[in-house]
Amino acid sequence: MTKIVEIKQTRIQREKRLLIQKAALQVFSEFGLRGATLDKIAKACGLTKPNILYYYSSKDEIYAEVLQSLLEEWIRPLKDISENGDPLTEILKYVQKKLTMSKTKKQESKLFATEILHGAPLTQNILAGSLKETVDDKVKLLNKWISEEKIAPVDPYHLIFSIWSMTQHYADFDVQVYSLLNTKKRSRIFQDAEDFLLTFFTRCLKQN
Amino acid sequence: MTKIVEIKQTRIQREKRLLIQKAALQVFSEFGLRGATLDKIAKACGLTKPNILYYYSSKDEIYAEVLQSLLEEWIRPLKDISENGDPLTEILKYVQKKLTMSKTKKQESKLFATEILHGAPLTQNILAGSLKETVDDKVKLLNKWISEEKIAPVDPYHLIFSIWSMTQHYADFDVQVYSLLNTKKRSRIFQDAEDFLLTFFTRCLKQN
DNA sequence: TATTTTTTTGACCAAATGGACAATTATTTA
DNA sequence: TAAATAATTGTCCATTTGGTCAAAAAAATA
Repeated sequence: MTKIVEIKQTRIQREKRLLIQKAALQVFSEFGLRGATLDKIAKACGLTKPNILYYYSSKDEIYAEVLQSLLEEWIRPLKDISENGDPLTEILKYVQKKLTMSKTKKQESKLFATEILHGAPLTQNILAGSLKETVDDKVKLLNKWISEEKIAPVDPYHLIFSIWSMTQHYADFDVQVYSLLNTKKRSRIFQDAEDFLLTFFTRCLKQN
Repeated sequence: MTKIVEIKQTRIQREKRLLIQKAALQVFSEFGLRGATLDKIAKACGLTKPNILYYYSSKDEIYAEVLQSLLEEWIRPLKDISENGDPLTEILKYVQKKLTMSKTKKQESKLFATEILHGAPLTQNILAGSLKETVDDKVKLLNKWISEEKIAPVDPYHLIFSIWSMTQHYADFDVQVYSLLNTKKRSRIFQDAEDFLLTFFTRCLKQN
């Protein structure tokens, strides 16, 4: 018989765990799983190393939890693409959301990127599971829109990849992007990027 | 007075250094600079750790050399975009080249990505130096083509970013891409990607 | 072939790091 | 407020890891 146990966290537990997660996100996204050390995380949140290990049993556990909570958030906007809205508008809205996330969730984006880049050791099953489900679902929708001639024909999988790659590029490769732009363009980079992306996808997908 | 010294490498030095570089590329691209260990590199090339350190004075030196030799190769195709060819054709050729590199130089792409992602500690000056020069040069060319109405108007910087991100995605995020495609689509992924990208950029850039 | 130079390796070291633990301190709760 | 529970920390340990070094082995050269 399985007993459902109500795990009650104290106020301090809730606070400190959050504190650690925040610091861990910072450190992991900058240095990767192996480059990050407990000492760095400890310093970043002002706790001692043993104190961190009082809340989490290992470094890997912290990593897993940070990644986990990020993944759900990462997939969500894709689900919001609605069958009911205007097709092109729905897609452009998704592009905008992803670009905004690159701006406001840069650390999360980098952490996710590093994880995938290095073989997604902890994420494989999620990729092949709930993410794949959602993607397959939206691919169907895109194919429907194409067959109804509401958007121009295009491989829907690769369309999704292109949205991901182009938007996430502004977070993951920010160092490169910033290095290549002069000061003036640097200050309006996300505005320019949005203009570019919306124009781009509109030209590509609009039925004429 | 500066004396120019002819540094002559022995046959063994040339062979072993190459061997080490190859193994290092493998290991660094999979684990990143910090995740890679000399032991892993040693194992990957069948040498002992002290033997590796006979050829390179430190792990960082190996990393720097691998990265260095990769960077030049990485920038080259961009330079090949020619003022003389047909604008759209030149751009599409560049897209194709970059996509091919994602297929044949996956490790290099991942290593580069990891480096930039983590702040490009060793690459900053190259990004802001020779890469920026080349990019600025091509931006001028793209602007010229736009003003001559040979391609549709678009922000040239972001156009370049979009080519980089979309093509490199197939190398850097291959794990994710493969997870999301079924077996059939997986086997023709680069063909599909090429079709998609060429269609995409054509629709976006063609003057009507 | 004898000698010199290059290459290889086993043994070792110091620093960094993940983590254990007992003792102490702070906070809840009865 | 006393007892119990939760939180914190100093100290310690084992492993990993980058790197050293002297001696042995191999290769090149005279």
